[in-house]
Amino acid sequence: MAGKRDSLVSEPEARAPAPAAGGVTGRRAGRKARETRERLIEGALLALCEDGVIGATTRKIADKADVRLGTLHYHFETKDALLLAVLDALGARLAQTLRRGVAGSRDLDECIERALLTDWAFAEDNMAIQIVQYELTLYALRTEGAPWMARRQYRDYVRAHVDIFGVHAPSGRSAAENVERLSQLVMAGIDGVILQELADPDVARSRMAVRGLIDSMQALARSLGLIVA
Amino acid sequence: MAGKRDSLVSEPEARAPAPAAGGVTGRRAGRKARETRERLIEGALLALCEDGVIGATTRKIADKADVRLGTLHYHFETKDALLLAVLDALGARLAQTLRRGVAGSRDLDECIERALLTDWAFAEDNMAIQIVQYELTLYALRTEGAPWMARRQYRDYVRAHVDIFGVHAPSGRSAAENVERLSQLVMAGIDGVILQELADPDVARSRMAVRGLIDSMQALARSLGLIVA
DNA sequence: CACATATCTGGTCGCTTGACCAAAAGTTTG
DNA sequence: CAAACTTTTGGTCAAGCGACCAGATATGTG
Repeated sequence: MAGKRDSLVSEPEARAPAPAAGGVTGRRAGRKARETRERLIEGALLALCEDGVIGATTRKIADKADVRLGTLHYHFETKDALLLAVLDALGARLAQTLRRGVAGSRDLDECIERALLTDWAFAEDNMAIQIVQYELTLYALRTEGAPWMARRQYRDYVRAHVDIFGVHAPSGRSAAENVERLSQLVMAGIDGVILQELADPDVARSRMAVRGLIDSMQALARSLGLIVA
Repeated sequence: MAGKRDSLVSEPEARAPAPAAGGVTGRRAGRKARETRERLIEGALLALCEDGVIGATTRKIADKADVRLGTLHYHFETKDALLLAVLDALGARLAQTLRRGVAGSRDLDECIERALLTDWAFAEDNMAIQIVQYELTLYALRTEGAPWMARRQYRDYVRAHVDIFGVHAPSGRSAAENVERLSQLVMAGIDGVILQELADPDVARSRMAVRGLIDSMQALARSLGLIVA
């Protein structure tokens, strides 16, 4: 099962704390190298926000990171690897924000509300990054050996929702499945609203949409038997 | 208000049937020219499906359209203009499919169901095109003078839903507004599900999601007072 | 049929791109 | 401090890109 998986990037935090290859060309990674690597990722994100996947050339990225072009290729064997590393970083950032936003919810109703509001607030505050996120996801789907990253990205994010919803849901197999369905629809809804806001910006409308989404999802949770009160 | 709007492409079917510039360089368009133009758009779509926005070079497109490279630039002053023309064609195709799919619905319940099923069926049958659609939308957002195309694309599609839902909804101002909100959420939901299917393909799961979406949207229509029965 | 115009061709141009490398500079270790 | 390494530098390269154009060809009109 764990057969040949020669992708462009390695998974972010492998279980082993050993100096498992972090993505660097193959040499051992030192302190400074790690810093430069992070700076390159940050620079890439900057360039991506400004010019999109198409316009973000290696030179622009190196420039934003204040690094010579050659250095970029020392840390990332290929441009693909760098861009996909950015996607990874974005995913981690997002999931973390979500977990913080829902901390302390009392019941599933509140949890659903907070999750959607958090998702949306993050998006509204980082619209430029949202575009990049979608661009990179599509980019991963197009890149040989990378589609699994898009998949993992999505699954991680669904799992984040499942985890936080699960706390307030009844136990049992069918309940767990319903939490999964709920999470999927929550994510689909929020993604759709973000897409709308990108294509036709109107914050007031989008906020209303999120409100409607919250109501719908709470109603769904009820009809799925996840909320009994 | 209708001030300077110097975009890359002209709107598809202007009101006047006059030989208003159709996008061709500036010369008058004849029968054969129109054919070649269409063939180029089709070729571009083909190339886009295969290689994405990034990989679809003018040469590949010309090749798919069985046309010399120079011809491409005779019909489209710039590559941007051609790609945006493809986006336009896709939008038209989609809206048309939707209208057909819901024809003959008896009430809003059925109409919502049919609309979502039609939306989804089209997407499921044309996943490659769906990616292209998203790629091009993001591309338009990035292209100077083109973001209005993404906006129009979205608005046209919302309007298509509003039109078909409106037939079965009560009249009155507030009902109309609620139909608009319903349409927005329907679109957001379907877009989100499609995005999920792209990132992590699982047709069975997506179909279930669409099912859940239908239920939720029907419930929403009810709570908005759009369905009285 | 001849003329004017619309359409197409094939070749070329200048430029950007991602990748590469030999050598310099910096850092760690014994 | 010196040897062994990691990291960075700056310059180079071939490939591929979008755009362009002068001239050949098809098309329709009087």
